[in-house]
Amino acid sequence: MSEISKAYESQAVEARWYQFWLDNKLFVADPASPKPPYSIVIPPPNVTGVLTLGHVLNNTIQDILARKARMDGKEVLWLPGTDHAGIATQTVVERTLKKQGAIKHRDDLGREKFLEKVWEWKEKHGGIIIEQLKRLGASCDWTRERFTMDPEYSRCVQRVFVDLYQKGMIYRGKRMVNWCPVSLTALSDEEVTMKEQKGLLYYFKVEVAEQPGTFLTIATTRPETIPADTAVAVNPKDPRYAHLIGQHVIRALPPELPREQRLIPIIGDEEVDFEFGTGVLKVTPAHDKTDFAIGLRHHLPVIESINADGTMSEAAGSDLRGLDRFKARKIAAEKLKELNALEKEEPYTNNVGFSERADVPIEPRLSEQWFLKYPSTEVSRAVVAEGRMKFYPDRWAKVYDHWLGNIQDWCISRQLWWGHRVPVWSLRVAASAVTEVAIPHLREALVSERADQCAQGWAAGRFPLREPATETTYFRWEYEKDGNLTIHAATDSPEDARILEAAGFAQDTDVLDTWFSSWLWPFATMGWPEMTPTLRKFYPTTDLVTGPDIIFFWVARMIMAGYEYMGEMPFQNVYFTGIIRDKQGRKMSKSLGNSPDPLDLIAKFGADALRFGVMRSAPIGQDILFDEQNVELGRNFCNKLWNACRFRQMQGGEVQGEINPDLLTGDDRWVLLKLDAAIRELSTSLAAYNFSEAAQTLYRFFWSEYCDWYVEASKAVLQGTDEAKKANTVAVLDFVLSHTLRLFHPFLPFITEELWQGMGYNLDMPAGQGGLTIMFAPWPKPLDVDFRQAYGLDDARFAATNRRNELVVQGRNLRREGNIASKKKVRMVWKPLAAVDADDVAVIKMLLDAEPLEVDRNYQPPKGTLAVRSEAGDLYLPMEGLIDVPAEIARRKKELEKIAGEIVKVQQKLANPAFAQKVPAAVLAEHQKRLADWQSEEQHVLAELRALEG
RNA sequence: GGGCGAUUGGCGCAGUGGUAGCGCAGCAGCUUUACACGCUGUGGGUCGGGGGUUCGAAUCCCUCAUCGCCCA
Repeated sequence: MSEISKAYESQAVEARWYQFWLDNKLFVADPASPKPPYSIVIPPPNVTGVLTLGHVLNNTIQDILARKARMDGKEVLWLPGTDHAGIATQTVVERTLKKQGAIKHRDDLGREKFLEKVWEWKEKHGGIIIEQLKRLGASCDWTRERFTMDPEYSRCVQRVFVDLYQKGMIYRGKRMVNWCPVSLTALSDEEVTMKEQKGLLYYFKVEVAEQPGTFLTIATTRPETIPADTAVAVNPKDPRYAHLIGQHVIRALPPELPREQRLIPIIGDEEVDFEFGTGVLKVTPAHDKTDFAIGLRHHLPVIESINADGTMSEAAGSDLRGLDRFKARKIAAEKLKELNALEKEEPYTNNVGFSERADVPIEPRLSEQWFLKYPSTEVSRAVVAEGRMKFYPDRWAKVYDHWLGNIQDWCISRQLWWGHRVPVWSLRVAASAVTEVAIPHLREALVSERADQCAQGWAAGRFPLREPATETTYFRWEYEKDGNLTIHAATDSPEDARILEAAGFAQDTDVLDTWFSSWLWPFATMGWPEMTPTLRKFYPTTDLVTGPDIIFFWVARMIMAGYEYMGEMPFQNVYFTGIIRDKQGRKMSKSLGNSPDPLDLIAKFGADALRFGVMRSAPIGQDILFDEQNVELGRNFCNKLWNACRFRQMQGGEVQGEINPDLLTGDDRWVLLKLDAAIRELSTSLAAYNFSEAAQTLYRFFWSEYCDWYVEASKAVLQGTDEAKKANTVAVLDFVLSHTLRLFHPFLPFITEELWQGMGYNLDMPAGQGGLTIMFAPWPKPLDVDFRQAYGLDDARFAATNRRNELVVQGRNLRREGNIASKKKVRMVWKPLAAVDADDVAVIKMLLDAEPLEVDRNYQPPKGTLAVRSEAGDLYLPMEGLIDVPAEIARRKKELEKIAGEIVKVQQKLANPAFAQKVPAAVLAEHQKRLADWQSEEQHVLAELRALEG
């Protein structure tokens, strides 16, 4: 850093140091290290994604934690990677191919070819977000980067599936699921968000078949599903309708069907709400979860009137078939009107489930899916409830607990191609062939080595093929009504899979929910199922940093998987960030265009600036209102840091290592104590994950304390002639700066490395302790008792300097009051209250441009002298009659008003007899002192006023 | 409907029983050799409303209101 530019220019600096860190493998975690471990796994961003401000927030926090841990002497593993984002990625690729005119539908390519295209796409675009994280300065161990579709990772997913299948926790069943008609797949409950929708409630009537002329009125929001109604339900306790149970109504739609085919029963069911609509419920088992349950209880038939893609089916009749479901709703209502069945329409607001991904209403749909009964739920619930795993802020623990107490089985299958294919192979065998030897070739191939075990295996439904059972093939079979048999084989053995396929088994066509792979992230990325050195060293991980929006999707499930497969919690602490919003509080969204590109911000202000700006404005547990001004502030701060170092540099000379206690000024001692306080506060804030508080502490210490006071005061010595004292002051500058750079490093990695090395603070450090890089410089410790004693850092001197500073502030006011142009030398008189320190006199003189500054304990100000009071004594500005007397009088009067107000406040308190009796002695004394102080101040101002008026 | 959170100067936030604070913005003045990405000074708040507890409430309790999130 021989030549320092006047302003900090981030661009060149950032790229250079990031490459330096990579080249020296400084981010690489060594499982064999004797250092204590610190680990964190990245919440894998979507491989299709680009960096958002949310990622910036999240990853800056992780980087701060990782870098701080390194400086604390930990062996740090920050493990990065991406997930395959099944629906999102498949949709993007399919859309791109369609746009290019390559295909009309993915079926045109077929599964294999389509997947090739997705992989091609992934290779081309998948690394973008990783490169962006590097721009941000993320100190991830890139040698361990993982992708959820990596072969080893995929094996983990398969293995877990087979294991849970074996344990009976995964089953296949025909259930009502959340169906997305756009993505054409089932979704889990968590992928459905409820939105309030304004719609209509349609009241229509149906005739009771057994009592012509008697009608029932039914209210529904979905008339298009009338063709799929298979009953009408009333509450058996409802006196209005109970007598009709067992009779029938004639379904209105589709009208072309003969009457007998439209007869549906009136059933009684306790679930029916008296209050809703008319108290009569149409029951559509195929298209509503509650209705499906009613259907099961009453053995109702199921008619589907809506196809998978959201269009109406044949069963919906000639008027509706082929129409989109929303269009069909209008047409159905019109039909009812034509049939004279529609009584009225009312505006109605209800909550409708939307597909999170495609943002369209989901369709409850009956389909064959794979479900998981969540494992290890009790221990997962307890670990958080009992506080052994900590959530920050802890209120999320309640949310987590509530969710875990009410979970439904997880629908884990997706009707997609991109993802981990369900590792189950099936074969249907004719009834006549059902015997144990019905598939002899299979039996031979699989079990020839262990015939006896196999026999037992068949009996137990378990079929271990190898010892130890690192790979397992597990069979289950089910008889159908006709006596035919379907055999299912779940396997994580590629070899067995080949054998099964040769035997005619076919693999399930579904893939697994992406979260079914990412819930294994903390251990599957570390080499599980082998108990690798990495797992041994770094599992459980220390911290997890993520958004509360995926607490159920990811956090809760990782905890369960961690217990189920590692027997231990996956992380010890979970820090939930806020959500980034724009400055008006709106969520960032592409359509609003309010989502700035972090790379643009980095280009404009620098990565450090972006990091600092975001951290400074990210209060714990609350949403962050993003404003580019914050980043600008971050840049200004970096520039301040830069220039403060430049100022030191301009004093010349080598790094001054030794501070001579005998030459310390009060300001030197003051700044060392301020540094000490900053170290303490900062360490406390970081330990509590309070990053904005930490950033504010840094900001305050460096800018308002070090630069505004210490650097300014140090000029008194530096511009003087005492060379020994100058050198000592430079040593203090070096001491504080070298500590400060380390304190800043986790927040501002680039500029601190640049300055650390540029200033030469690395030079006399051991290589592994800051010599090579600031990354491994030890985190500053608070100044201990010995240090404080040796350097004479005590409260009395600290307080004296604070009083001196207060006098300076008052003196500046005085100049302003006297309308003295800044920098104009002016005579001032200081009437000190205590012993006078020569250094202080020099500082006051310089900071106030007091020339001359007279120190006179017995000064009697002549008339027309402006004066201010402080605890360090009075300061006078003799004006020789030039002052604006009326203005001064007015100022005093205003001041008196304020003082009188304060006196009344305190007096009222003290006058209350209960106060004196009940209040602690210290508080009482404090109030009495306060009163005395204000009264003394009042006397002083009154005296001044008299002098002015007299 | 249930739960959680928020409400403090124009904006963003801190303050969890004892004199209401910080940053930004505002205003005024400064081409001060570290920094105009800067320096100095300064105005501005009956702490969402109401009630209660207490000698004393931004802080504890009750209630209402508004906004946001999660769950049903």
